[in-house]
Amino acid sequence: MNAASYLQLDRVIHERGRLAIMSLLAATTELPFTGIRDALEMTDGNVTTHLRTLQEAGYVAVTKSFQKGRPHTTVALTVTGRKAFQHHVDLLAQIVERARSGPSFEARVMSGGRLRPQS
Amino acid sequence: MNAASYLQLDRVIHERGRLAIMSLLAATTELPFTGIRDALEMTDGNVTTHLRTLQEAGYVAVTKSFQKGRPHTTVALTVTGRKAFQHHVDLLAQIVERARSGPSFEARVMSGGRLRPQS
DNA sequence: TCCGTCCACTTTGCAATACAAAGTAACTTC
DNA sequence: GAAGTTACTTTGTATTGCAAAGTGGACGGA
Repeated sequence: MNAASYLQLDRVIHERGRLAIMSLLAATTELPFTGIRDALEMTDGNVTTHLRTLQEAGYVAVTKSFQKGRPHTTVALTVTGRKAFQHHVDLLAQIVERARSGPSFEARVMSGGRLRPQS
Repeated sequence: MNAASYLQLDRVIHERGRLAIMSLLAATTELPFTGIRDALEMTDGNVTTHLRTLQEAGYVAVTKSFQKGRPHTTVALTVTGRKAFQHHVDLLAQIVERARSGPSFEARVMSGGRLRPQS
């Protein structure tokens, strides 16, 4: 429960756009490329690059096919992705809680001297 | 309660490092530069630049002085900053909630067609 | 009193990346 | 068969997160 637990925040997930995508995917099972783009009002290019980043991290599975001669891409969370997102959400929940509890123990701990662990 | 409400996420606050700083400040009243650096295990330069960004956004007030011949910098949230952070936290709370509720209405709404508002 | 070191920052340089405009490719409509 | 639409991907740019190096004042030893 260190204040520096923020370091655990996964940058791949934390970025605005990707947080939104992960959030959306977590609430469903699978979404088409266009569904993501339209729901989040993102540009096509933006969706593509974020999906690539998420895919490279192993957080989403991207399935490409042709339907009626058109490319059709669907995206789903992987098990890893769902776990990572869950963990991220837990960290955010901690931040939310601490922020809502207002000035607390940290005020007493922090105002004093150095706390740097064991550099 | 749109899925695209993620667009409201303030980039100045959302960035990992600054979210941590804001979070820390929200829990106290005022902190020294070194307190932030040590609590979050950040490099000096990192703290400086994030503080500048937050200051330029009007979210924190930075006070510089000399104490015992050493520079001494303290940081506190402004009223604007506290409000903005609160709003941000509320948005995060929404994401957390939705993520925890699992597959829900969005699954039904989204899997179908286009929803792009009125482009 | 000069030298080196420490502390508390700030400046600078680089590598990463978010974003949209432009490009591609297959189909459909006029 | 030309023009438009859909579903993406590639490319260029401008931003920015980050740490290494720099600054300046205080202090301790020789």
